[in-house]
Amino acid sequence: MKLTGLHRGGIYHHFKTKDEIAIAAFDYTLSLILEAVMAKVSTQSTAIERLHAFVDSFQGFTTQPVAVGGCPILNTAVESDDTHPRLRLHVQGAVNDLRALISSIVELGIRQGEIVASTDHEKVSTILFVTIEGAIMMSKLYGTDVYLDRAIEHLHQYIDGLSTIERSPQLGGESPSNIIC
Amino acid sequence: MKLTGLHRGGIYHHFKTKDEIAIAAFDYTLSLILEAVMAKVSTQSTAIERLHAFVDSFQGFTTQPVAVGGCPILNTAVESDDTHPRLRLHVQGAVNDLRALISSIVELGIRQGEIVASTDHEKVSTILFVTIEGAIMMSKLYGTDVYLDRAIEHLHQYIDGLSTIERSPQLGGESPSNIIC
Amino acid sequence: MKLTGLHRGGIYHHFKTKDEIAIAAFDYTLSLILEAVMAKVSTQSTAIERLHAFVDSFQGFTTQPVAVGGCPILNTAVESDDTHPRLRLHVQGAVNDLRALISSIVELGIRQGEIVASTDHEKVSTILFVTIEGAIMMSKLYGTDVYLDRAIEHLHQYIDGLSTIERSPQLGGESPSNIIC
Amino acid sequence: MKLTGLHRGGIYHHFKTKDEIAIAAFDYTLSLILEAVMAKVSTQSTAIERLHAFVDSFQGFTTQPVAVGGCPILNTAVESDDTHPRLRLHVQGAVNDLRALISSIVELGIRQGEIVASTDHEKVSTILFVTIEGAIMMSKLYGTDVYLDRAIEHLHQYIDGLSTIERSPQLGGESPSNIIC
DNA sequence: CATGAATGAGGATTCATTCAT
DNA sequence: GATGAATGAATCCTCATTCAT
Repeated sequence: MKLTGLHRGGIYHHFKTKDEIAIAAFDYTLSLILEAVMAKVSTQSTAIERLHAFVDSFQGFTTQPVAVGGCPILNTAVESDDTHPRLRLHVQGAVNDLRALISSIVELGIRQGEIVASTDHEKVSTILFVTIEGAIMMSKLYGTDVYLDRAIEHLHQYIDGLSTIERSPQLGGESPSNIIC
Repeated sequence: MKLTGLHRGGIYHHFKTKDEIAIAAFDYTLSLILEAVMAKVSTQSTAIERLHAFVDSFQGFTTQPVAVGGCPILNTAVESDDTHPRLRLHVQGAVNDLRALISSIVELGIRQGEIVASTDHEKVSTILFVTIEGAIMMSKLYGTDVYLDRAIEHLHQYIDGLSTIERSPQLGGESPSNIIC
Repeated sequence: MKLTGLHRGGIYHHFKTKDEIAIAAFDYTLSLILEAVMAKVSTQSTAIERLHAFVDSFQGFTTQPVAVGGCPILNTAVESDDTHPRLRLHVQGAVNDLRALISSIVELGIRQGEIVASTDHEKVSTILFVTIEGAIMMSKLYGTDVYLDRAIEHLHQYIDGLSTIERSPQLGGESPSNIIC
Repeated sequence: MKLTGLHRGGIYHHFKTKDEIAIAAFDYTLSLILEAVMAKVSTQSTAIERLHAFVDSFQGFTTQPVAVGGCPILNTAVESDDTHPRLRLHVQGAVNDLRALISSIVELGIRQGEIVASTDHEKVSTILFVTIEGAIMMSKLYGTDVYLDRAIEHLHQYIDGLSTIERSPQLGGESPSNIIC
């Protein structure tokens, strides 16, 4: 009501039920995030760089969020119990989309010889996604980006580990050897 | 009401407000999980084995849960907005406890020469925790343990990477070299 | 709900809390009484006559009440404990208004030489007000106007006693001498 | 519960319903006040002095109450609606008792030639009672004894006006002539 | 007699939704 | 299409009372 300027009744001209509003709100908020992610990713050309960009697009998510209220996927996945099956389907669709994006980058990387051929794109997309989501949860819980930052840093190292080219550590102090943990 | 057999009023004999009930429910459910985690961890003696056990204690979490309804930390962290500060404090306390457990194992490992000395226990505990939580969210969303299993597998490799002793890769396809990311 | 024909929820569309309803009900009921009092008082021109009219406006208050439920000032003063400070303020305001009305009449009477100059308007307004209120309480308790009538009669004599002009007794048997206070 | 030290259930061993408790509480609180009034009145021997003592026994009622919570008669008369007929009867009985006390003093005074023979004891008892009650209400509303003090002062003059012995006015401004009714 | 847990009706309020204007 | 009043079920909580211990 605040955002639209409409009153109770007016909103019900555009949505049948509150669930429809929830779904539309989810879709809209998600689109903002996807847009931000795509924008960041598309600035890069190589697969590895794109994966780094993907992960980086969540930097500052807690303190300077693209969308207010945190990650809609996380929130809605947790809150939408079995009484909201349609909403749940939308969340699953959103996760599918995000993971498909990662997978396509990984597959591109493999095709281009950037990423080691045996890499399982399903696994990579799972690891990237769940680590970021868990970290968003934790950072929001404490009201600080430090946990998200740590997770992002970790994922950068993980991504570098996927590369066929050995990389020297960049973000100093992290790993003492070329053995990245 | 279903579980206790009590009626509305009877429950309010034991708890002042619904928030108190929520807090007690959180504490109780958490205790079940902590218990299961501690039981699993204490079967092992070395730090590395304990970290593996910690991670393994979440296996099957989605389909054969220790506590119904999923991870109370995840659920409550997401659902307890700023209108439930006490509940939020309990969640933060729970996360602190879990991470302290991991940190203490890492520090033990470092002292015993099992874990490379430069390892940052703060980071390790963050990575283990957020990866598991994110994976629980995802597995619950799809109603399958596969994502949690993948995350656990990834964490096993991550933990092995912390070890001073080189390990030969077991769960093939994961990492192309002996350099575990 | 009976009077408005509205249901529970409908009433809460117009008032935030039950306290707001109580305040509005108080203000409304009071306005009915003030109106009746003012109407009666304004039919008279001299101060003494106006004071008589003021007192008379409460005649029949118990059996043919201007407002159902008795005197809102009395009821609310007694019932509004310290948990309803706003309501209490409204009651105090109402008493202030009623007493200010009496005081202004007394002061007018003094200025016009109708009322003896040494009269303390504060005291007169207190006596008129508390005697009527106490009598309303008593009459309501017994379900009869006789006590209120007695009090009103007493106040008429009291008012006559304020006058600079000596009055011959009208309402026989009341006072032993011809000098009525 | 606080005062008895008993718990919910224990109290119900002594009283059948909450209404019984209310009645017992009313009777008890009233007895405290009656006791105080009787004690004060019985210090005096003449009827006029006893009436003065009666009125004086309410001095400081608001700020140093004999019984916490104000006058039980006033409170209960206002609060006990038609759904508490027994309680109402007790209140009526209490008023009867208090007025009978006043009436008996007035009748004694008439018999002894202290009080003018034509005095209506019914009226005197009504005026004394309602003025004090109204004043208690008002003083409690504002949290100050000044209104009760004013009313008591007024009643002293009223009582003096009942006397066969002429008294010189003391607290000036009250009555225009020296004959107070 | 006392306890305190339990009951279930009721009370205040909110919330999703409808509908006349 | 928009409004905002109205609905009535639901939610959180209290209260008078009961009862097994």
